[in-house]
Parts: sequence; C-alpha cells; structure tokens
Amino acid sequence: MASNISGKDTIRLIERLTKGPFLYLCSMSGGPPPTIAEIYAKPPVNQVIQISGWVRTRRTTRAISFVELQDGSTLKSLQIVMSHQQIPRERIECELHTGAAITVQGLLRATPDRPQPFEIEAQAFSLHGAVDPETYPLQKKAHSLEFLREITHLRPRTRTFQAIFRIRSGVSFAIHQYLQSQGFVYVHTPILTPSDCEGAGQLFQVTTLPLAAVPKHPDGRVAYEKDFFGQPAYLTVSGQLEGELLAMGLTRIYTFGPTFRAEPSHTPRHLAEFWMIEPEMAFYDLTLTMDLAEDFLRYLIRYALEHFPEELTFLTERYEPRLIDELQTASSQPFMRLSYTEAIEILKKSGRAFQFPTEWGSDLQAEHERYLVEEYASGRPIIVYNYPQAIKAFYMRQNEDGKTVASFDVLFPRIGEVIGGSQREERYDRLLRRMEELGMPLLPYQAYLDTRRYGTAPHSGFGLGLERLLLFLTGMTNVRDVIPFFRAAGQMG
RNA sequence: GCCCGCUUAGCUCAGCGGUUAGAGCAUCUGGCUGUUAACCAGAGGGUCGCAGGUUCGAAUCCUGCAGCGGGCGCCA
Repeated sequence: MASNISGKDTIRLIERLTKGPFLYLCSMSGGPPPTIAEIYAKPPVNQVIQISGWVRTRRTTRAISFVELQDGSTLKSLQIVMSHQQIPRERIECELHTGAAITVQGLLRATPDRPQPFEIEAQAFSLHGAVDPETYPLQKKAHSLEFLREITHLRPRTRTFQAIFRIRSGVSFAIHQYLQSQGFVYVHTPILTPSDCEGAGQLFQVTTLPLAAVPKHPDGRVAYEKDFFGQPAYLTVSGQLEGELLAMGLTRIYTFGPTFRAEPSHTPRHLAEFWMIEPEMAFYDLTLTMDLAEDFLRYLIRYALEHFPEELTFLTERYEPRLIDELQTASSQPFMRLSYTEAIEILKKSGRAFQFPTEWGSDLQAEHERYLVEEYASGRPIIVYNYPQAIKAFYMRQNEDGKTVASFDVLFPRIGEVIGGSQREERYDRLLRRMEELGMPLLPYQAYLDTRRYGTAPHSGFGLGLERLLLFLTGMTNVRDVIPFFRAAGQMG
C-alpha cells in the first residue's frame, strides 16, 4: 500500500533498486508526482522517476508485461515495462487490471524505434486501489456514450471524457481571458432570486417550508412570510437583469455561472442546470455587440484549435469527421449576417416546403435555421438580427420601424443557436409602455426601471450557452456529454 | 408537453413465429523473448427490460408499463 511508504522508504527502495544516483522527483510528502502530460512535455530520460495513474490496458507475454498507464492529464498514455524477473508475474496478473490505481518507480528510457517515444522500465510498483475485473464496467475498448451516461461517476476514466472536460476547462479559462483583456469585470450575480425577472422559462422554487404541511392563510394562500426569505424564492434563470444593473456602473461586465430552468425539454440541447456567460456592456449598440459576439466566439474556437489539437483530432476521428473543418471554417471566415427580414425572404425563395410557416412575423424554427446555416451559408455561422418585436422579450430595444427590436441570434452548424442577445431598451417611457402592453407587474422591476430613471445609457448584452458551444467544439451531439454531471428533466446523471 | 424508435451475455450487436438463442470484445484457464485495443487454444457466462395476451409453439406478433435514445415545441 502506498500509504505505508514514507518518503525516506521510497528513496531507500529506489536507491537499492537502481544502485546509482537518481533524480528524486516526488513522494507523498515532497511535492506532487509528475503527471503524464508533464513527463511528455519534458521527458526525464535515463532518470528514475515515480509516476502515478490508472491502468488502461495490460498485455502479458512469457517474460514481460506491458502496462499502459493514463492519468487524464493528456490523451497519451505511458507504457510501463515490467520484467517478470523484477516483479512476479502472478502479482502483475492479480493486481493490474484495467482501472487499477498504481504508483510505479522506474527508469524512463527513450525508445526511438518503437511507436512510443519512451517508456518506463519498472523497478517496483504499489497498488493504491484494485479493481475487480468481473464487476468493473469499463473495458479497454470503446463504450457507447449512452452507456457511459449511466455511470457518470466513472466517465472521467475514459479518454473521451478526459478530452471533453479538459476542453471545457480550457475554454472556460479562455472566456475569462478574452473578456478580461477587453476590460470586462467579472461579476457574481445571485443564484437565489425573488422572482421570474425575465420570463426565460419555468422556475425551480426554493423553500424551507415543510412540503407535507405547507402553512397557509385562511384563504388558501401559502404563508410565505414563514418561508426562509419571507417571500417566494427561486433559482435564477438568467443573471441578465442584475448584469444590466452592474453594467450601468461598471460599464463592461460579464457573468459566468450556472443557470436553472425547470422546462421539461426532452432534447439533446437542453439541461435543467447549465452554464451561461452573459456579457453586458454600457454604450454598446447592436452592431458593436454583434461584432463582440463574433470576435469572442472566433477567439474561443481558435483557442481550442491551438490548445487542444490532440483532443480535437481524437474527437474528429472518433465522433465527428467534420469537426476540425468546421472549427477552422468558423474561426477563419467572418460570420454571415442577415436581418430577420432578409432571412425570411431567403426562406421564401428557397423553394423548400417547410413544415412551419415562413411568413414575416413567425419565429424561425429549427428547420429554418438549419437551412440557413447548412445550405444557404454552406456551414458558415450566421447572425440573424432585428427580429419582430412580438416574438422577443420585453427589454429589447425598439427599432424605429415600429415592428422590430434590436436583437440577434448566433446560429452554428450542427447545433443551432449558441447566443441570443440584444440592445436593451434604455428609454424609460418606451420600456414602461412595453411592459404595460404585456400586462407585466411593475413592482418587482423598480430597481430595473430605476436605471432608466437615473443616468440611463444605451447598453447591450448577450447570453452564451457553454454546453451548446462545447457541442460545437467537441463534436458531441448531446449536452449531457459535455458537463460532468447532468441535470435534466427526470434525470440526475 | 406531442410524435417516433430501441431494450437479447459485463460491453457492442446479430437473430424478427418453428430444434437446446449466437458472434466479437471482456472475464477465467493454459500457451507465447517486446507487446501496441497484442496474438493462439480452451472454458464459464442469458428467466431475450417488466407485466399481461394471441398461438400447438413467442426473443420474434399484440396491449400496457418502465428505462433509454431521437424528432418537434420552449430556449442557451
């Protein structure tokens, strides 16, 4: 057991086994052991090292066993060579099954004439956690994504999910990097909110009231004054309204956090808990905002291409043959821009028999978006802007034509909408009139309206769905496969 | 929420009214002087999702339920 090996013991063991000077790289007490990615980045050739990880495969011949070790730091694995003279074959066959966690001590030797650049000649290994091969669900061969969704706790052991989660991490970092470099302030908007401030979807209610015996008034209303906050509380469906308040003081802000919608959407593109990035900028009009959204997305795609070439090659070969081509197209060519009115004209002239109407005023359906992106634009991303007011949210800025609002959607091939955004209505009278037209209660929006009463300014923003973007970046087709643990209607994976 | 499809060994699947339900991989046993998802030989492993029904006979046809997947709507 590794926990029984002290640092001194390890040094003594290795000294005894190697009878010579060596570089003492790590022990449990002397710093973290190197990851396989670090070994590949700077191979300590001809040095004795310790390396830890999980067994991916083992091949045994008469005199030697080969163990492929992986640790999720890279797609690559490290081959460990175990001579049966050095380590008894029985022990290897008993302890080293796919999935077992081990630490190996051995000499890193260059192997220029073999498929892998180097390997480790093991002198000793310790087993941290054994695996019962009869019950361990994962094998060295590929599994279906559907099967892996049933074992989300073990998915991180597979190279596919290691690649996806590394890309998710890198892209999250790049999101901060890009926005920070553009002068944006990262703000934390609340997850618990008093009401549905956007109408973006069904809310999850949060309460400490006992569900078996909810306190009520004589007239049957729930006695919310006895609830935790003294009023109803919900999980946020969007940080936008708070984001607007903050942008009206900090000029450029963004949120990046989880969002919750209790919409029973049974599709591969919806989650009940998903991550959204919501930039909000004072003194930005619609055009500046579309420019920002396009530059931002192209930066993130380029970032993925530059930082995760091996992962993207793996995902392209394994899951989506068009992946790298699509990423290169989207990052190298400008997005196509169409007004909603132009888009409708194009659909009408297409000669296609669409299932849904293509009249001005009707919303663009999935089939319309797919035609526009995949056929009309030949796979280039498209920005559609200036949608009819009637099909968009109350806060979007009214255009001078009296029919449309300054809104936009970014549509990607294969996945559809990744961004929805707009210039916000900053004119108090216009906003108030629109809210009254829609019969909205004004009381919960006093803070929001205050920003229009005091020093109002033109401002804009958008929401980027992280999981949707990751579908595009990884070639996955189901958002459940780009988040470690998914929450969707009827499912907690 | 509506519509469609799938569910057979640990995994991926074939079988679609007619003997005792199959294959590859995995597992186990044995073999192999360096393997690359190693290879060779042998073995074990199944109430064919669950509950009913039709039939001389059901994995196969029908009904219901469940789980999963896909399409649509809503959206990110």
